[in-house]
Amino acid sequence: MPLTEEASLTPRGRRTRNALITAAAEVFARDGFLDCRIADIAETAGVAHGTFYTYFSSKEEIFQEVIFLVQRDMASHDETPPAADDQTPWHLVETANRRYITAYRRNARLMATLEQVATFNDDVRKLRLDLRDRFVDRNTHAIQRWQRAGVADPDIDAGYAANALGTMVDRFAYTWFVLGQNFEEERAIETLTRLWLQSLGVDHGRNRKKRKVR
Amino acid sequence: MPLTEEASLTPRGRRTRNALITAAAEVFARDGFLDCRIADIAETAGVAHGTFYTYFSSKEEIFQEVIFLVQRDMASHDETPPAADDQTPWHLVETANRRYITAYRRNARLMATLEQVATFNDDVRKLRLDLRDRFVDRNTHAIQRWQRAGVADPDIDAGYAANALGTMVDRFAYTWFVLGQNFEEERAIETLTRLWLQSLGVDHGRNRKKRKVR
Amino acid sequence: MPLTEEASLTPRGRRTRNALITAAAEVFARDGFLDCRIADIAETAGVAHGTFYTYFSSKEEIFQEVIFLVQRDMASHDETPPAADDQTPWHLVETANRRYITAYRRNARLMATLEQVATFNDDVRKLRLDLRDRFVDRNTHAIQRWQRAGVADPDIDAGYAANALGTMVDRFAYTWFVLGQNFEEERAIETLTRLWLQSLGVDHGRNRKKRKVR
Amino acid sequence: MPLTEEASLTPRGRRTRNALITAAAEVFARDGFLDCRIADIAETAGVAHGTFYTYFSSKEEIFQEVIFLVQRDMASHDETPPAADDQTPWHLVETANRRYITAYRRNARLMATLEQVATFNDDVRKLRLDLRDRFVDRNTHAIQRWQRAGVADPDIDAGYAANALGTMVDRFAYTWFVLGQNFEEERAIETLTRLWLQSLGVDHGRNRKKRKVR
DNA sequence: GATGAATGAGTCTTCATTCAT
DNA sequence: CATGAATGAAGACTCATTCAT
Repeated sequence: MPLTEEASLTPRGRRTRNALITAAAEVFARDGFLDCRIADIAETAGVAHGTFYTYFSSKEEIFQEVIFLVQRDMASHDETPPAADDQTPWHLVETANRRYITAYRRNARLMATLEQVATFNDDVRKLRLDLRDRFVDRNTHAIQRWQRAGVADPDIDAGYAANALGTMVDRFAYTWFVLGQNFEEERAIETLTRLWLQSLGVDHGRNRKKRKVR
Repeated sequence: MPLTEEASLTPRGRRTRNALITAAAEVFARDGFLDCRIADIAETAGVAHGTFYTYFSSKEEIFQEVIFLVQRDMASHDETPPAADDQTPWHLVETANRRYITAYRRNARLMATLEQVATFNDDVRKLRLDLRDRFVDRNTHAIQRWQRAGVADPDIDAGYAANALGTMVDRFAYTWFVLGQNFEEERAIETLTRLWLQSLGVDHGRNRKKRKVR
Repeated sequence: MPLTEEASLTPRGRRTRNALITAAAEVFARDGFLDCRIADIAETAGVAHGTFYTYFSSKEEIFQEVIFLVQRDMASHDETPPAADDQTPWHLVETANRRYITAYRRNARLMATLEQVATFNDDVRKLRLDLRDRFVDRNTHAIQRWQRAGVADPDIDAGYAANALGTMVDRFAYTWFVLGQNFEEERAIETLTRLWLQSLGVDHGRNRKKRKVR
Repeated sequence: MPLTEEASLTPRGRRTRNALITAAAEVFARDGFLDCRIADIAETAGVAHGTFYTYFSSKEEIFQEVIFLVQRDMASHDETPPAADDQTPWHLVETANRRYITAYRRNARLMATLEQVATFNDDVRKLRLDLRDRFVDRNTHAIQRWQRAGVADPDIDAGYAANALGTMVDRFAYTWFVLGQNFEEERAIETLTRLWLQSLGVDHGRNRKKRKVR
């Protein structure tokens, strides 16, 4: 629970608090969590070292605020529904993948830091899982819809598949933008989309030629 | 490069060095990398704290030795070829997945630590990528073989797919055994196998009923 | 370059910084550089041991500050010009020697420490050489003036002589006050002055009887 | 008192002991005293680390052995009397200076180490003073002889002068070969010789022209 | 004698956190 | 509220010295 809720602050306090969060985002992105010192954040924010503790009680706490911003950014770009005139599975999945990849690239340094902190801090690990769950749930429902519609393989456990496929895209982005593996964007998105749909048995009509299914 | 090569040691030295590695594995698994002090390792190994530095020059260095053991363990269980009388794609992929999942479960705590260290140590990050690459390469070749044999979708980029699908299984295991998401083993392995094969367009004959492919 | 410039400090900080320098001077004088621990300096200054690092990043750095004080002390007593009514070479050289000897005695323990550090630290060695050079340059110019005035032997290389004679006085003081060789002050100063002047062929009119110069 | 006198050793022991001293000389010259570890000496000598303590009980002790060799080298070159057919003061002093300078250059790195150790070790400081005293005594006697012969200024205290002038040559060499001040050999030796003799009022007949002595 | 592994005392250094102004 | 100096717990690391083989 934050020391000082944003709501209860004077305008000046609010300004300082925001400056600290902005500075923290910058420093966390640049140095990671472990190599970032409270002093660095305060200095970057242009406030005294001790001022930090007026608003946050630990590095972990301000980190959660930063991650909150990242989540919002990741989510915001995912909300606009895709154009109503193309609701084919391919278009839906491709759009989702493209958005996720784009958002990940934009937040890569902080996502890397998030993964770092999630390896040793339980609160952040939980945050990470919650973030995941939201994506997984939505995917689970989408898959179930497709299954009910007879479009997707009914033999597949929708929850397990949503977990696996969500993880696939997420970690593909991590490997790409954080670990530095080199991928070409269009090919990556197309492959991910293809795997998504085909793995669920969804016909997407993108194969160059029909292969015989024995 | 290790401070003291195993080869150049007297039996007594080798014993101590191994005791340190074993102790390190235990402590790293229990506490993670960050919360483990050199003193803990030495104490667990039953040697004086300075003795550590006779064999290793840093926590990172002994960690690489521990990871080497983990890798060997992970790899060893992956080498036995599956029974020759059942070389169907399903059997091959399912066996590989089951082995990976089993090995991951066995080494989960150290795999978690590996992921942790890979977030801030470049040597270990490289190690992690190398380990990945080996799996990915093998999968790439398998997929290409299937493509040439007309069994797998030729429109898919084998390398990208191997990356994505390898990542999927690996991260599924991480979510399961490290983050603590609850999965049921048979269902998990079956789902992963199914996703693997179907995503590549490989017919596996496991569907309860044939669906029409429009 | 100091960690924290004196100018950028609050009065309180300046006080603490000065207390540390004063304490360091005391401890360095008492124990030498090698046998002095950072903790000793902090304790003598009456501050916590971490406070040292607020102002200095190493023993070497605070040592340079201490030496700066010593240099200022050594130089300050050398600046007042000798009485205008006695500008004979003898008076000039004797005054300079007496002042140097007196200043050296006053700072003997720290000069000893300076010599100690100069044997292994390049920055301090450089400081030492710079300090030397200033004296040597001045002496070189004095000798050259005397040579132009026909008072000093023109066959002597003024620079080499200034080096040698400066070194002679400096090291004589070291032998006396640091190594503990026993000398009687008036006799020492007179002898050094006599050697200085006679070596340069300057007539000083102090010989009890004129000897024939063959 | 050495742990193991050379005399009481088996041939094998003597060999090992000498190897250690030779190695120590090499390492001390290269790294100085402070930066040299017992392990370095043992390794350079090609013996086990522990073997060192069979022969010496400390770094200081083996250092004294090394210095003993240096002293012998410095002294040995000083003993041959100069050619009997030129016993002029100039020749005598110049020969002595040249030999000292030459010997110093040859042993510069170890002389530097000697000065280093003399700043914190009392035994070695004493050694250093003893070494000095021998030179000073000889010079004192030479000066007194010249004074009795009416060749040198009788108003000068021979002991003080010997100290000062000995120091001058010694420290000039230190500045040259250890601190790295650049000097030209012939000019240096000539200047030192000239200063020596003129300071004592010894006529050497080397001036290009007689100056009027007022 | 030789070996080299084991020991642990001794210091340094960082930085989150507190608190007087 | 802001400041920034002060604190001290925590851990890393070195290396002279000992000692069992």
